This record gives sequence, structure tokens and C-alpha cells, in this order.
Amino acid sequence: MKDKTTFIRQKISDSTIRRLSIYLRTLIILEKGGTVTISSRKLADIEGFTSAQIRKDLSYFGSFGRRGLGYNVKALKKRIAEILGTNKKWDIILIGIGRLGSALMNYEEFKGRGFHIKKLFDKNPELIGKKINGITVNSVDQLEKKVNPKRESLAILAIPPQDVQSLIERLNLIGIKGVLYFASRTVTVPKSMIVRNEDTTVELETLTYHITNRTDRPVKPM
Amino acid sequence: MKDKTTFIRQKISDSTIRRLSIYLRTLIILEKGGTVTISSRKLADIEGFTSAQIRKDLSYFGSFGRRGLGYNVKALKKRIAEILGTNKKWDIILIGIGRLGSALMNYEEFKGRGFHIKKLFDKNPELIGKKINGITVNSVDQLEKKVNPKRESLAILAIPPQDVQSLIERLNLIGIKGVLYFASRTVTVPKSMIVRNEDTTVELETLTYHITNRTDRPVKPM
DNA sequence: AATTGTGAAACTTTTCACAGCA
DNA sequence: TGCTGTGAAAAGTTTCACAATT
Repeated sequence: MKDKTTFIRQKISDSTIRRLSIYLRTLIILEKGGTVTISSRKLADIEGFTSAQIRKDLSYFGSFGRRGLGYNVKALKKRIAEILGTNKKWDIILIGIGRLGSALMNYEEFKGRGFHIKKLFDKNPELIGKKINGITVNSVDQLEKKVNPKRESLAILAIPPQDVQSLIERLNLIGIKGVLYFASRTVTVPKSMIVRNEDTTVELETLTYHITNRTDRPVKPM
Repeated sequence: MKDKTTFIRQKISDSTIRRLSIYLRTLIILEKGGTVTISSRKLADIEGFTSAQIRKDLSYFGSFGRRGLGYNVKALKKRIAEILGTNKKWDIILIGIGRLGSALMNYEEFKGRGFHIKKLFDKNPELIGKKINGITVNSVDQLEKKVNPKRESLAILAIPPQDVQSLIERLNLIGIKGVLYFASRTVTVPKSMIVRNEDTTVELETLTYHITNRTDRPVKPM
């Protein structure tokens, strides 16, 4: 095998990275359930992908399986976490402690995946200074003073759409590397940053598209 | 032009559908801001796509622009909403009225996009019978009795991972067509349903992957 | 002069199919 | 025998480039 672990020599597609994350969440459950070994075929049946796709996705990063046997669940889980960078902990700052922000603070899944919300910011004077889950809420005006980009490299924005662009620019100047925001809005992304958007209306509209345009039915009957 | 409005004769990729939804959210803002006409080039600059991509995406469904001029914002917005099926209203049932569920109930964006949360379900006895935003919370045990799949064709599940699979099966039997769930878990999807998963850990892990594996840096220096 | 709509080309991703190995 | 790892083929998606149109 060519040495794929030293350098990423090939652009890996975003679809592959997303699937690796999906394999990882399933492997965590399988390990808890006591499964020791899994074949690409069995994992494919669970995920609804093809076994070739799983083997191909993994092959970009090395060969982790054993011919005739399959993959060791614990070892594969560890290797995918290494690839995704989640073998180490990630400290996160959360901006916006409304309903969505509070939901994220209490999201059980984060802990098991190495994500830790460490600092809280809001612009609501009633919240500033309060302790939530043991963390003091800072004023968003104090962002530049309170964030330590050496420790915290990720930010989650649970704020209204009109505030997202300016905060991304401030976070970029501070040195934050990655941002996830939930507002239904397009933003301009600084080149030194990676920004993702999770937009529930986009998800719902893919549902309504497929329901409205069932492949075998006319779209606009005449 | 071949008549593309009568039947969908070609499989449209999910990426195209997602981009249409993204164009739509921008067109809504542009229209509010008073923009009458937009070229594929200007829209591309806003979205960070290429103009050819935008024209190609639209061309699958017809020709909505005017050569030399561009697209009428209001007309294009209307046509994309028709394609996505959001020119008509969609009634949604929401299961799980915790922090995330409450955030979704108060999500301003839904109203302007034709999404209306009409029925609420939870398994917490303290919530059942209470009115939230004018809607009574039902017991999830009453799902089959209270849901009218003629009216409500979409469900949003804001519930713990272990409850998602069984609810998808119950919703399928009731006749719900589309489901969006947020839990970090793979589920088996009945063929007659469309199910989407929005998993924040997947989004965060694409961030950590890119930060960890910056294309020009060694991944595992030796 | 500006910009769409679109075939064709280029590129990317997935699937196939089988050699190689436990 | 069973299952991985992977080149090669197939399928799918994006970009190019330009005729057509306002």
C-alpha cells in the first residue's frame, strides 16, 4: 500500500468526510452494544450505503480492515476519529444563549464526541453575568477580550440572521478557525476560515421538493 | 426549449435542490431590499457559486431569465417556490417540545417559507394538555388519533435518538410523507417516506477534519 | 453590450469486479 | 471461504464556451 497516512495527497470529497462522521456515530453505538467486528457489507446495510462505497471511503486514508474478516469496531472507530480530528478535544464558544443555544448547551451527544462548549456570549443584558451550566455568560462586546483562540478554535452561532456576517468577521480577526451557524442566510466567508451553515428550511424544502415531484408523477398536469 | 414544465424527465440532483433553496432564501432578501432584476453572475457572487452553475440548475426546470437582462427577482422567487413546492402552505407536526422543539416553534423563518407547525406532541406528562403558542400539547400516545395526514404531511422530530426509529415507523403507518430529525443516529427509512437528518456533530466534524488536515500541511508528521 | 440557455468537455464520485490475503 | 482494497469503468456533476436573444 502507498503511504497514505503521511500526507493527504488527494482532495477528499466532502461527501466522504460526512460519511466518515456517520460511520463513526454508528461504530460508537456498535461498540457500546458489544460488536467486536463488522464487515463493510453489514455496515452498509445499517447506513443504507453500498459496501464498495464504505471500503473506498476508508481506502483514501489507509487499509484498516482484514481480508476475510472485516473491521475491528474499536480500531476503526479510533482511526476515523483520528482522521476527523476528534481523537482530541475541541473547545467551542457559543454565541447566542436563546432557545437554540440552550438546546445545544445540553446536547448530550457533544460530550462523547470530544466537543466542549467552554464560553458563552450573548447581547441580552438580562443574561450577561448569569451562570448557565456553571459557565458565566459574557457580553458579546467582550468577545475579543474573552476568547482565547489558542484554546477555542470553533464557534457556534445561535443568533439572528442579521448578526451572523459581522460576527464571522470578528471571529476571523480573533483567529477562530471554524464556525457553524444556523441562520437561513448566505454569508461571505473569509479565506482563512471554514464556515458551515445548518439551515432547517433547506432540509424541509428538499422534503417538499421530493414529495411534490414524486419521480413517477406529473409535476404540472395539463 | 423542450417543455420541461410538464414532467420531470430527468433525475435532479440533491445538490441542485439544495442550491435552489439557497437561491430562494437570497431572492426573498433581495426582493425585500427592492432589487428588481439580478444576473446569474451577481447571484453567484453573493452565494459563492459560479454563474454557470446557477444557470444550469435553473435550466433543468425551464428558462426563467431574459438574455441581456438577467432574472426578475420576484418572478424567479415564485418559480423556485413552485419547483420546491413551497408556493403552497405545509402543515407540520412537531414531536418533542424540549429546548430544541421550542426553538423550532419560535423559528421566525418558517412562516415566510410556508411552514406551519400545527400540532404538538410530547411524552412528558407535565407538558401534555398545556398550551404553547396557542397549541395544546398532545400525548405522543395519541399520535394516531390526533394526526390528520391529509392536512399534515411533514413531521419534525426533536426527540432523543432512541425514540426516532419507532416514531418514523408509526408516522409511516399514519401516512406522513416526510420527516426531519435531529438526533445523531442512522435509521432505517420506509420506502414510502422521505427522511432527512440534520446532525450537528456531522457538521462540526467536517469543520474539525478541514482544520486538522489543512491541504498544505502534513497530517501525521513523522 | 450584456447575459441567458445549453451542448460538449472536463472533472468528480460511485460502482464494478476481481486479485490478494486471512 | 469470505471479505478487503483497489484499478478501471460507469455514472453523475460542474465548468466551458458560444450561439441566441434582448
